[in-house]
Amino acid sequence: MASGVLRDRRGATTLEEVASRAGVSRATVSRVVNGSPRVSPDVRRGVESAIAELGYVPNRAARSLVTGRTASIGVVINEPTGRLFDDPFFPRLLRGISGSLTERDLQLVLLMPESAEDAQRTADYLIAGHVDGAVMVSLHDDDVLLSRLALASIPLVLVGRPPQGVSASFVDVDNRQGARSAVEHLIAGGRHVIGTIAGPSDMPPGVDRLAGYRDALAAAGLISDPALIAYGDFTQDGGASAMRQLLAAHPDIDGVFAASDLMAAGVLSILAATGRHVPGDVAVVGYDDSAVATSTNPPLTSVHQPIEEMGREVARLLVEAIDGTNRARRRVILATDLVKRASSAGRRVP
Amino acid sequence: MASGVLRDRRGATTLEEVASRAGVSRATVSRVVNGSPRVSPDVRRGVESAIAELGYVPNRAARSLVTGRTASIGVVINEPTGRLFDDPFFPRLLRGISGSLTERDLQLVLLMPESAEDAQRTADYLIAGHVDGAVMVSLHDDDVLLSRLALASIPLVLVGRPPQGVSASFVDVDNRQGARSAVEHLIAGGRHVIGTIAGPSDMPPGVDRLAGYRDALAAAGLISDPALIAYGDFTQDGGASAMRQLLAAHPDIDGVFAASDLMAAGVLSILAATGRHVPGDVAVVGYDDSAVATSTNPPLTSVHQPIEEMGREVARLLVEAIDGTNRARRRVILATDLVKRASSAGRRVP
DNA sequence: CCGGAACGTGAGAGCGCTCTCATCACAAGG
DNA sequence: CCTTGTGATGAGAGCGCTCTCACGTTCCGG
Repeated sequence: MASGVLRDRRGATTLEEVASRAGVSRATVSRVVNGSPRVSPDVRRGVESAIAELGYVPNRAARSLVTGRTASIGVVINEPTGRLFDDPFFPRLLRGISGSLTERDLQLVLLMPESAEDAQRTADYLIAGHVDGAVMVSLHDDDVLLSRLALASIPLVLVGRPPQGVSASFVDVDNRQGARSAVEHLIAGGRHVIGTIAGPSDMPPGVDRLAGYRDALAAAGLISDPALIAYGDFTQDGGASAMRQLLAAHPDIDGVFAASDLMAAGVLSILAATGRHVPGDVAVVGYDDSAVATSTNPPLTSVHQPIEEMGREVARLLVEAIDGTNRARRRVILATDLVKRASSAGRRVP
Repeated sequence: MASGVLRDRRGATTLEEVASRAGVSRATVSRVVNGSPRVSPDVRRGVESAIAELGYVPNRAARSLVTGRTASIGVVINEPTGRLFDDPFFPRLLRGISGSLTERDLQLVLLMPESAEDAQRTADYLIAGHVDGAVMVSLHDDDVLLSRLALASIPLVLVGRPPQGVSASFVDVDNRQGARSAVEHLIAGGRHVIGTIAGPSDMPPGVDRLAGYRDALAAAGLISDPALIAYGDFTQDGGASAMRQLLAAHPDIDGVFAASDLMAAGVLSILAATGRHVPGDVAVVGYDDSAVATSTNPPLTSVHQPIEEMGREVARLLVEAIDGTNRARRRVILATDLVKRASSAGRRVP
């Protein structure tokens, strides 16, 4: 009877075997594997070659059982809408996190709860101690999962500023300054009637980017007319309908800052439909510097965020929290860059 | 002295405690937890309430140690270039996989090797049995990791048709038929001089989409002129320079099928720059139905792929392989849809 | 009324590892 | 020469779980 069901790490080498091969005890092999200094050089060499010959790889489960550590961290993406899937934010972030964790031989367990029920299970899983720490991509105010995790004592680092009263370490991009620089750029280009398509006000990036817009206007001594602010949901359609509102209230608008490239693409479509020239009549700046920014006509000036770096940073903070190197709450804000393209060139370009 | 380093699942409840609370043995609790039928209903109820009261969650490491199973599967994304990061393929795929695994209470361990060295470590990790199976997003011909895994006896399912001689279960999208339908659509729109911007010929999707282009031409009895085929690297710039080649050889071109939306965006930019109207003079069709497709001017007709479904399917096959339900090599091909937009409307639209 | 199947339950071994503690060899100090 | 210290090594317990096996009970057919 052939082995019906595949189970077990079929005959994987154990510490015991390495030990007997090297003529030492399990304990000594363990010390070598874990880099303890309390091993004489020649014994160490002997053990190392036994390990190499046998192709020994430690069993993580066994190790985890005794140490109480899992050598893995959870990354929670709790985003029911399609928002995150329309720009490369998410893969880049994961790449940054992954790179940083690999160096420390930690596993990345990805959790993407889809329903409220999923979210509960995810929280249970994390709190049960199946990972040594967690990264949460936090976007909404009403994140139940986030509040549960923040209460539990599991090491936790957020991507993005946490909403309201949640206190946790986080890494964020300087949304406010990024938005501000975008609007300052419009002002420097000679625009006077500058509107914005803001993101949802229950999402910190939405709030922060709007604040940056206001900062820039205030600093330039321009009035901030509420009719120059419309809200979108970060999608192209949302951007388009918000732009229609702005035009209805302010046909004389000559500059628009959209809180995402997708919304900026919607803005462009409406401007084209109403016969306005970009950047001649209206200058447009987006946010994210995504693939969309280069594929529109004209290409979008946009705010670039160091997403991979954010991932690396978040992993670093989490590792520190797990190791107990640093038990304080940490806040890291990364700077953005404005990438200038044709959509915001000076007035009336040929 | 306060606990300096956080370790251990601090005081997590164990089977033993549940057992004594319920007045039964560890074995019985284990049976209840694992849904064995060999437990009388009243004992089961008692145990279940003890579990609930104590908030018991099984320790995966301990379980894994004895069963030899890890209840986790590895997902390998081995893509050094930025290709995957410019469209939402990757997050959607992960979502599909994740959803399917969650139902079966399996963990998703994400592996994104960046260097050749990383790839070796990843292979070691997978082969060492730290996961019960693996999904590989396979794109290139020269994938060393893939060949190593295919040799090892670890359950493996690929996303995308494997290159050359590799034999493994896989789930793919019908690239060939998708491309064919795109080109047939151009033909039906009255186009006669139809070119294509193909993907790299060391990537199965590149090869398959080109084949689909040829199929459609052949079926329509159109000649297939090699000068109507140019190659890009799936990026916008690549698409643009390939389009320049096509125009140089065939100024009379009136239809283009690009193997990615990004390349199609490059095509549009060149057509605009050379004063050609889309779709009036040249109709364009892309591939991927990404966010880019709706943000170009005009919006791109594009081939839509059921990516999440692909993820779900790949997870299903892997679980079957792990459970031994099905030991045969499996091949699943999913159908695509052509999403029609303005870039390929009939000739000379007003 | 008895033998034995069928079922429910418990005892106990052991998965592979780490870690504490005991042991041993050797060196240095009195 | 004996004590004490120091550093290298081994013995053994035990992490929390599953699983085999044995045992006791019930229930059936003969």
